Amino acid sequence: MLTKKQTIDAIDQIQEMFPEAECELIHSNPFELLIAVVLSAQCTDALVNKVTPKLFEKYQSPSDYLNASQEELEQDIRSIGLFRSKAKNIQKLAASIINDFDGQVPKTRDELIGLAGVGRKTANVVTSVAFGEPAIAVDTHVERVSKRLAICRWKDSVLEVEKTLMKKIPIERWSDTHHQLIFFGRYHCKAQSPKCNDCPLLEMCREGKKRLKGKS
DNA sequence: AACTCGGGGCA
DNA sequence: TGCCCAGAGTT
Repeated sequence: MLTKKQTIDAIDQIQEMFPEAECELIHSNPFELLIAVVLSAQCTDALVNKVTPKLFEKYQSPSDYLNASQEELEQDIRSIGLFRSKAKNIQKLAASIINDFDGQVPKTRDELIGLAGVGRKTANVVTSVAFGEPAIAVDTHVERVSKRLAICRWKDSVLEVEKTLMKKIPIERWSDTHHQLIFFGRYHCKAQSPKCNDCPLLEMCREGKKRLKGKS
């Protein structure tokens, strides 16, 4: 596994590749962000952003989602996929916010995770982006990159990956690192065909060396 | 731990 | 065309 210093070196190099990486989801308040992140499960931010402008114009509060029929909400988010479960979860989530949190998006991770459709990743993004609470949301990209670079162990669970990242990266960099790892994973260190032959991190990457050896 | 949801993106 | 995907819930 990489040491703290090696990890930070790697993050520095990734930052040079994606200096302006940040959350791309369109939102103007915590509630909109929460909805956008819930919608983003298993699809890209760009896809969610095609739907949310109209969606947020039509539904501005939790009660607006509750007043719509489930079928109507499904139609409004149909183009992003998984729309049935997402519509159902959003209505349950809206009800919880009204009944249990006085209409406000809760600010702690534990409270957020209790909401329908909100898992550890969504909770981390919301606390981090909306409430400035440092967190590293481990999605499939962050997990894959962390394992390929040996920042963590191959067999680590998502929770262990998160703990390792938080231990090795200074807290003031958590938020930036999160987005940089995602961009790196999405556009360069891709799941299927990573660009190992054009990667500044190849020297310190076990997986990349293995991969190139196997090819040639 | 494995399975499911699902339309869009991309090779 | 066919395969994969910025997850979470259920069994």
